[in-house]
Amino acid sequence: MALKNAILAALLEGESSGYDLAKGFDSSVANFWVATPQQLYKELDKLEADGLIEARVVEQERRPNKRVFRLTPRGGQALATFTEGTPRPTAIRDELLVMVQALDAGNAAAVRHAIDERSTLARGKLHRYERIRDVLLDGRDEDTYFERSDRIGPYLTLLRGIAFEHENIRWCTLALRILDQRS
Amino acid sequence: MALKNAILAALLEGESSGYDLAKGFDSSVANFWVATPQQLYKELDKLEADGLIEARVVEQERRPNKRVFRLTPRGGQALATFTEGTPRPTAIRDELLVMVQALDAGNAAAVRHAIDERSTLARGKLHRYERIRDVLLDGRDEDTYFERSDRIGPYLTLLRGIAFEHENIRWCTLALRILDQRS
DNA sequence: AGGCACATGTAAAAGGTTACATGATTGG
DNA sequence: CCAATCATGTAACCTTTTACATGTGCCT
Repeated sequence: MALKNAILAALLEGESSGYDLAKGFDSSVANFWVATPQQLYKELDKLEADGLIEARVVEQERRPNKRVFRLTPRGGQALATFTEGTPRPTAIRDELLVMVQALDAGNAAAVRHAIDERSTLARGKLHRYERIRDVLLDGRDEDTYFERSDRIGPYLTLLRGIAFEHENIRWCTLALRILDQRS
Repeated sequence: MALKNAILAALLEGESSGYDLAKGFDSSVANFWVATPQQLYKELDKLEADGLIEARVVEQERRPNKRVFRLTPRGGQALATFTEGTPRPTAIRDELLVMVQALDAGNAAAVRHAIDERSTLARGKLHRYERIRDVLLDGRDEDTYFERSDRIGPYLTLLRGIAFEHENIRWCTLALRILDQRS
């Protein structure tokens, strides 16, 4: 019910194919929504059938053809209506934290390893987000950006993602230190 | 598949009923897992059938009877085995951030209001988490706690929750300021 | 009198994950 | 030559959400 809105919001950035979205949901939008290619292809078909997006087939040489989607006026309207609703509280589901909760009754070395890997992952994401930020800012500083740009939404969500990964890294570092002290 | 582990981990704190867990999943464990009462009752039945937890009926006067669950040795074993696996990357799904992403094409006043409500919610959660922290610390400082306690898992996950809500509040404050500057 | 807390469930519908399926091109 | 990238999908299964269902006691 809300993957729909995530896709419509992603298409505000411009038209893209299912494949592009699958990659996009892996980078900047992944901040606040995750989706597999299978989900996306299915939902795109549905949105097209409902007239909220429309497809254009791009024929390519040496590459499979692709269907490129863009918002229709009705799609834009649907998205605007969505912004007037009440968002449901966030559903967080993090298996790593379940493992940490069970740490004292489980395998501390294995959990330590999982935290270490999460830390690496977070560093990678942070790095990618910060590159996207540089592209958005395009040399301007943040205040200037906020005054001049007419697309502040994506920048604000990106900031949330950056802060999240920062906190992830801080927490992983602390947890690793504590675990090492105790072993 | 992993609500199971969240329940087992929650039962490490001691026995509790479905109703207790439903409340618990609303406070401290809600950090990293959300579940409705319906999910919990169903999963508890299944865990009992699988012999990972066992129930004890507590007869009450003036109150409906309740079934109180505790981990069995096999349940503890299952949890320990779980801590040795690889956690899947976190699935975040936040409708508020989808709204913010669509901000520039939607109703800015409505989104502003939604951010404001999220901010209030985050303050409430932070406050509750910090009370739980006080209970866990029981007057000791953090370093002492980490040295002395043999249950550091719940404290570490709680710290993650506190940091998360802190960041939420910071971000909401920033977003509100930017929105107000522009209107 | 009305609403909340206690206490537990069933059933249908929606949403998400995993496995399977295909096939060309590019880079190391 | 092998792996990754481009590009799209189907089908089965599992998980989650939502609506419905019931009944007592306590507090204001």
